Amino acid sequence: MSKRKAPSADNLNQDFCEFLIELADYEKNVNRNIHKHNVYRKAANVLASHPTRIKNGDEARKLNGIGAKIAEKIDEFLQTGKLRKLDNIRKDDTSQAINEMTRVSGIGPAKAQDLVRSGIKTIEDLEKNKDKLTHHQRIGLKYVHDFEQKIPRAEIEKIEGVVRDELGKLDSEYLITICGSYRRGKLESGDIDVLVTHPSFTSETKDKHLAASLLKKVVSCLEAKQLITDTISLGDVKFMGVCKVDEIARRIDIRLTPHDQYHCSTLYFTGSDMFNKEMRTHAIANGFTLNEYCLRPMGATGIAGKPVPVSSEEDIFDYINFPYKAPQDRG
DNA sequence: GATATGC
DNA sequence: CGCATATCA
Repeated sequence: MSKRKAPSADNLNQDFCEFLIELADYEKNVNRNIHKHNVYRKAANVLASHPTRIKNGDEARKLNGIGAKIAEKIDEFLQTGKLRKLDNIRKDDTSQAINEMTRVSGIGPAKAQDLVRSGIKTIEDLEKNKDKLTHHQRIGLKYVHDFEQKIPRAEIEKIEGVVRDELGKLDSEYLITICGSYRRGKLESGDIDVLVTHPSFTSETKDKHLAASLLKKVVSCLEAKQLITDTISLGDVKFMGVCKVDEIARRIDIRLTPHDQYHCSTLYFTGSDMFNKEMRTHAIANGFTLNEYCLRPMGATGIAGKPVPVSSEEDIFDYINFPYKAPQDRG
């Protein structure tokens, strides 16, 4: 029964991995050097899955993806318990400022660098320079502190109740599932991921205004009920925004998916990521290809066939001959 | 049309 | 990780 290896629980080289990941993030966010970022990530990965404790740099060098420079760092870390390069990065003003800016939703490495270069280095600086921010970034700034709080399960249950009641009154044919870690039974979540479908909207639907109007109706309804307080973005099939039932503002996403793709979508957006990977691998092994839209048989030619009809998540498991797992067991 | 961001 | 959306060129 206990067959899977827990990736980090038995990682004998955890401490190396931690500093390599910190260096990787630094290269990506501060130096905007995606290549160095990838090099450090690769090194961290190979160490994480190495079955024995690395004793010195030379031993590490033998591993795929670790060269002279990283080997040196491993030696320094083994001998002194730290890395001078990392200490310097940690106390470097620019890199601290860039990390501070990226706390705001909508500010990524590129924008953060821009801001810091023009002398904007703190959240308070941002308040005085709202004119330099996009709509998304202004919302992110308004709620930086709120968005850093985890959402208790009971609060999502309350939100789910409101969504079901109000959308039910609006049109009883809407189907609603709150996915993510909430659906997996977690006691707290980072945000709220709502999936919605309606029988009148399928992957065959030609009229693209139909989807858009179905989603917009949902959003205006929840705005009218004062559940949704802000909109970050609203397209034909995806809404990103803010909702509030208690004191704290919460990030909420609502996506509208075609009726015939609903179960593949709930499966995908429920995760976990690891579980999704496992499931896809299993699908391939059984001659299928699985994504967030559909499950298709793989022809001998290596080209995917027509999506198979799916009327529940269980169907997907059945097709690929994978024992069913309830959402709580998909960790 | 390209780029940034989030998921 | 590829896709949806916003923003700017």
